[in-house]
Amino acid sequence: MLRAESVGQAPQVSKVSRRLTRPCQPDRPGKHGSAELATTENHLIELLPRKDRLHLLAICEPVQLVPGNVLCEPGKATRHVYFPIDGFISLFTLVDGTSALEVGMVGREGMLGAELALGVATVPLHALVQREGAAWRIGSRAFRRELAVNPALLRGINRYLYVLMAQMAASAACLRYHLIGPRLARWLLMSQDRAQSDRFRVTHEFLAYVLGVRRVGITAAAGNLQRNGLIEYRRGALKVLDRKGLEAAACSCYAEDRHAYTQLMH
Amino acid sequence: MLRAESVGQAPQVSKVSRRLTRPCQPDRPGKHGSAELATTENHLIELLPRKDRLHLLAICEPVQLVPGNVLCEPGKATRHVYFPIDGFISLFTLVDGTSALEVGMVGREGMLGAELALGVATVPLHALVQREGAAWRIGSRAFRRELAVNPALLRGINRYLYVLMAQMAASAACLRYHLIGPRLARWLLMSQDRAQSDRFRVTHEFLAYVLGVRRVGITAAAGNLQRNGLIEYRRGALKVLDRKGLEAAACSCYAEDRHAYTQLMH
DNA sequence: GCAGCTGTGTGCGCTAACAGACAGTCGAGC
DNA sequence: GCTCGACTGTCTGTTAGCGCACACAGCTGC
Repeated sequence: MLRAESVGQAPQVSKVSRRLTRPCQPDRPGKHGSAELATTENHLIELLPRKDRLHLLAICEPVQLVPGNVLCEPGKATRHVYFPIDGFISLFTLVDGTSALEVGMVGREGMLGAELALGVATVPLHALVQREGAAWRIGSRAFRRELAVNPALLRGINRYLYVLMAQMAASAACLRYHLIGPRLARWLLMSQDRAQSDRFRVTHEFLAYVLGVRRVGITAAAGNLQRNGLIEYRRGALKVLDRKGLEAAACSCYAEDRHAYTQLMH
Repeated sequence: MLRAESVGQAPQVSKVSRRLTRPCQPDRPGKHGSAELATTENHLIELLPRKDRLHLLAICEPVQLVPGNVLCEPGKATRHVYFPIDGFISLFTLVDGTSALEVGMVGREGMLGAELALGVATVPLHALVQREGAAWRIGSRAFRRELAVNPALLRGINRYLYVLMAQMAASAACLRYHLIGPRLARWLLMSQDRAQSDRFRVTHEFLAYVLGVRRVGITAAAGNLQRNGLIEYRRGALKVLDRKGLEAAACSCYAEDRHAYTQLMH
């Protein structure tokens, strides 16, 4: 079992064990400065009317998400919200102090800290940066002020909260009824969508942690996917070879997630 | 496997198979008319300032929840919201058309239809009345109008949405890591809280449906609880004998749920 | 009193996933 | 080039839960 000890606690950003930090960096680290941010944008921000978007961006600061950083922890107040652009963040529940499970993923389609729109400033989850990339960041106080004067933003975030909730409900059932193989395929597709790349660094051990299974279970499932020519991996470097095939191998939850998202957010 | 065919479709209220309808009626049916509603109240309503409470209650109509009725279905628009008083409602996800899983429970501590506060008028869940009892009902249009003029109500519902979300995340982990016995104990406690009674009618088969396991799994787990003197049951009539003992037998999720709820809603 | 249904208890064989352990292999760093 | 740590593959034995099947017991209605 992986113990996620906290080391190197930076101001409100802690790190988990290096074992878990390593995996999900991009295969070839991209260089994203604030100059590049305009070319690709977070969807929640993109969907705002121009005026509201500019109003929001005026209080955003560009930051780089660093894999392994923990952006929020249960019980600790939300200090910043994040709108990822090309990195992504995983949300984990801890249970009984030892076991963990990914219950959500936040990439450019969403945001971290949406609970502020519900008037609550904590989340009972760990938010772990998985993939390096650019993001917008806003202090939670400024964000609350913005919510009060930017109804389009609130509307978008409310819808996003709904989508997140739907996803969590569906994930619970997925967890119960679907085998490791299809779940793994689904996870890879979701990551690929958020990373916008067909390659990323991730070990079997980390995948096991995310899906709440043993490493050997991942080794077996990933081996199958590789034998079928859907993916290729070598010591933590994973590449998606056949996206269509992977979609066919994934459980129905992947298609349903996408459907729910496009239905509600567009 | 239980098939949940729809029979006896009343206006916007369908029924599921009688098998599932039967179980969760109170052991001795209570008689709750609107006259009695004032004595015990839904918590969300109770927490409102007097003025706001009266404003809301003015558009509420008292209804009786009928076990087996389906109050909402995925894809269908939310026509009414419900504030249970002594009945309760279960939320189910369906997966792959056949399997189901309870992902939430709505009793006097919450409401059905809170998604309207997020600006969405559907839920990807089945809402099945489990236990007979009184509730307040409001048409969704009137409810939206009320939300716009009753900020205390919106605040309360937003917090409730947050609690529901936290519960769903925790339930996913519970599902993955906890055995049937403790999960069953937890479910019984949650039901007891919402039903406010130590007895209810529920069959092994129904419990299996709710927890997403086989009936025999429930038979074994319930047998253990009974042998240990925690509960007593006979052909669908279940009674909690030793609440403290049941709490000890339940997984940690029960205590955490309560904790999250009291922290945020009081 | 009997028939028929519903609910509960048990059996058997099977599978996915678990726990623990270890060997082989690749690659970064010295 | 070599070492050491990280990553992957594989093995053994165990277990919770599954599917299926059947026996039996209590309740309901005729």
